[in-house]
Amino acid sequence: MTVAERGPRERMVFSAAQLIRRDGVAATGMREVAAHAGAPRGSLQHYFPGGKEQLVNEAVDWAGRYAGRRVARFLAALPEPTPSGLFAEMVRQWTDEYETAGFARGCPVAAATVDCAESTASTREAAAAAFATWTEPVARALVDLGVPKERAGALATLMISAVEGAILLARAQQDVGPLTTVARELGPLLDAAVTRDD
Amino acid sequence: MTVAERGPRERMVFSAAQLIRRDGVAATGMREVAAHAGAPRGSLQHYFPGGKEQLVNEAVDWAGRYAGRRVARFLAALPEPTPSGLFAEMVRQWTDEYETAGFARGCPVAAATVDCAESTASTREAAAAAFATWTEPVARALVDLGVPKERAGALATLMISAVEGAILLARAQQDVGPLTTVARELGPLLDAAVTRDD
DNA sequence: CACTGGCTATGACAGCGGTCATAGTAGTGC
DNA sequence: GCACTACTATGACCGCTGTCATAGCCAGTG
Repeated sequence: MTVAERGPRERMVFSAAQLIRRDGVAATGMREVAAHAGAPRGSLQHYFPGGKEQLVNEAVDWAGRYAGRRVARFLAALPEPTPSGLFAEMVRQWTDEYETAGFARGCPVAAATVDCAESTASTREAAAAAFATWTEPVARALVDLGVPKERAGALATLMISAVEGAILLARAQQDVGPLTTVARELGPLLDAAVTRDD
Repeated sequence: MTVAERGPRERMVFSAAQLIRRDGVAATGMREVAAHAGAPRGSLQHYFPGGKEQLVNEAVDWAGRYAGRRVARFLAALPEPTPSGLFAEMVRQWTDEYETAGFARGCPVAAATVDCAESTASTREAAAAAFATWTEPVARALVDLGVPKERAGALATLMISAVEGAILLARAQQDVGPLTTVARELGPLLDAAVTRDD
């Protein structure tokens, strides 16, 4: 989880995402991002001539792609994949982090939405795109698992809404309870949507 | 929705909540709050000697109590109250706002959590308390509607998680779809938890 | 050698943030 | 009239922010 090896540009985007999901967009300074990435301050204006807005948008973008990629991994890791199993894995990613690293960090896309939805149109659009690139693989996975196409999109939206909300509650009360609760309560509903047994 | 009549102190707390849920905590200035409340700047340090932290905490507190109070109203407004009906009302509060006033504003408690959970302990606790004072009436309502006590708390947590997450998605993509989706998909699950038919 | 282009390194600037200090006003009780 | 309290009104301060400007380094290339 420390700074990866990649190039400085990618490191800065990654660091921005980490700091944003911890402190929010407004409280995250450009200098702080550079320092966290171990990158020179001068590189900021070189790689991100669009300024903070561009950096934030790329961080949100990166987070969306990351979340989307995870879905395939979760499916591959499950011995016998089911909708509830997928959802449990999505939730477990967060309970694991909170139990091992503490409740310092939330979802960067949520932070960007809260802080910029009204003030910065391009960031709001980036957040919407990020949610979309996260929802889409989930919906597709549900279809693969036997959920009717008409229903898959709605359930994917429900899953992501529940996870995002549970992250907020869990962070606020510093307890993974809300996360495990939504996983437990939503599991049966998700599995019941499967109309074909493989 | 404009500035109410109350005293200047309460107006400032209210204005703080409104600005926070629009722009986030960090981006909301004290001077801005005073101006929005039509209150003199000097009153800030008089009523809130604890500074911004105190003001934000009281705004979060106020939001929690407001949300809690709404629950009773929703129940009273329903011709024949059911868990799904209550949830639909909770969601409708947001779809109504978004359809009439646009997607400028989100939940102030969510904003406080995202912006202050790591940086300001007292605000994180205020957010946790706010979520609690919101969850508790919902859980109690579920019990009244026939949901077993052991299950009511979990379902209340699920409801609030889903609403909070759906608010994020809806704001990001400027579409009430996620809100209506979670209401539709979660309704049957909630009603199915009723074990007694009144 | 010179020259170019990618990247680094600082310094300066203007703006805004929360907070403190101080002075002023309004109203009330005596 | 006076004194006291509640509240208002400004102005100043310092720290931090994002951004710009400028100069330096240091390959590669011809």
